[in-house]
Amino acid sequence: MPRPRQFDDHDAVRKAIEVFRRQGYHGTSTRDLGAAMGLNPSSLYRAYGDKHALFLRALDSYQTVQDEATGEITSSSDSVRSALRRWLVHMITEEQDHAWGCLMVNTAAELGAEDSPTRERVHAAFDGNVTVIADLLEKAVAEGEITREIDVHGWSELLFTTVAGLRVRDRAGQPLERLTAAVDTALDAIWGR
Amino acid sequence: MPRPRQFDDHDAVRKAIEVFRRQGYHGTSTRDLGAAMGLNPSSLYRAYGDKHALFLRALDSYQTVQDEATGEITSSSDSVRSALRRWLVHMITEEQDHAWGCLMVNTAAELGAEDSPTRERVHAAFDGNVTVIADLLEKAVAEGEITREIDVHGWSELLFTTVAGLRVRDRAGQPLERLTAAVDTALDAIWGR
DNA sequence: CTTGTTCGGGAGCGATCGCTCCCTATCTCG
DNA sequence: CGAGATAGGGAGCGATCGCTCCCGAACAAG
Repeated sequence: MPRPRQFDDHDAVRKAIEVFRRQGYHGTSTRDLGAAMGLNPSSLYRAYGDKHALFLRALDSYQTVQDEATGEITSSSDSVRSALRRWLVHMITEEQDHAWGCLMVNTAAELGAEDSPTRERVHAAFDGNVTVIADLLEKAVAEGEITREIDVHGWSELLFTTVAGLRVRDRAGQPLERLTAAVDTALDAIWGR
Repeated sequence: MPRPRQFDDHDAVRKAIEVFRRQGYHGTSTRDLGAAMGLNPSSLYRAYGDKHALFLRALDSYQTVQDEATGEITSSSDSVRSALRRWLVHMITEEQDHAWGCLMVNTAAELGAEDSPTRERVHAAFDGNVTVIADLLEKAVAEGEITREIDVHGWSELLFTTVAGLRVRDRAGQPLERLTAAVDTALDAIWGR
């Protein structure tokens, strides 16, 4: 019965993610969003509610894409070490030209823990990454890649903390070589040089 | 000749730092700043220029205080390991009640590398911390605390990346125990358990 | 085709933004 | 004390903020 919308929801949210990543939540106006998404104010508000709701929508969509990429990268058939390295380096090289950082990390730093729905999504994303790392380390132990005993819990926390730090430093414009040096030092500490 | 100002510059900037840490740059209005600093708009603008200049002033003052605290903590007479641990834990426990994160890390995540004067200050602060860590590790090697060979450059990058990640996770509201687990795993990797 | 519903477009709401001006008060110095 | 200069206070500037309303257009169902 209704007239169908003339814009693609998925593309529009992708554009919103892009703007929020670059400019942050408070640095992005609804006019910025409308311009990037190709929507006038009324269409934007009818389709997505308000700015905050669209932001949550962007967080969810962003994390879905992130999780898919994580799954593809970490489910390869070669060694856990190389899969983990590929994943860690991917975190700081997914965008070729611009370093926009991670929307979840940027959001955590900008908004902190004040806003509940935001905090929940940030925690879910962070804890999901810790679990991915823990699963990889367990797999490395099971497959005999790591010979000596390893504190999987401690290393999962440390490696994820490293991921968060890498994405901040990447966004700050620090050179890739220094960030990969950190990555390789961590991997050397687990697997040996 | 002129009438002296009735507010304390140092205290006022400290208040500005507090607000910027909590709310970020774009999330803070000049009225927020004026209210926190006890200044009406005209006094604020005459004394500090505009919002951006006050922000740079806050960044500089913040880093000065941070560097002083770092010097005090890391120049103790006991082992390098315990000094380094105290410093790392201090990063996530300096505020008792609220987790406002690090102004430099928050700024890096919110504003990225777009604004030059901001980026320069963030880089100076980051690189200063990397140097502090490198000096501590060199000292540990020199004093025989670390027996096996260690890649000081790689570990400096990794430990500072960890610091950045810790402060993001702290601001996001993640529990202290998980963050200290990351810290201790890193220290164990260098010094042994 | 008619009807019903949502669409895209645009004007514009009240509130707040960063910031400036003007006025008087208060201080230092000759 | 008089002169000079900057202080604090407050009104308010134009611009932009998040958001709403109204409009004719476009499409699905009967």
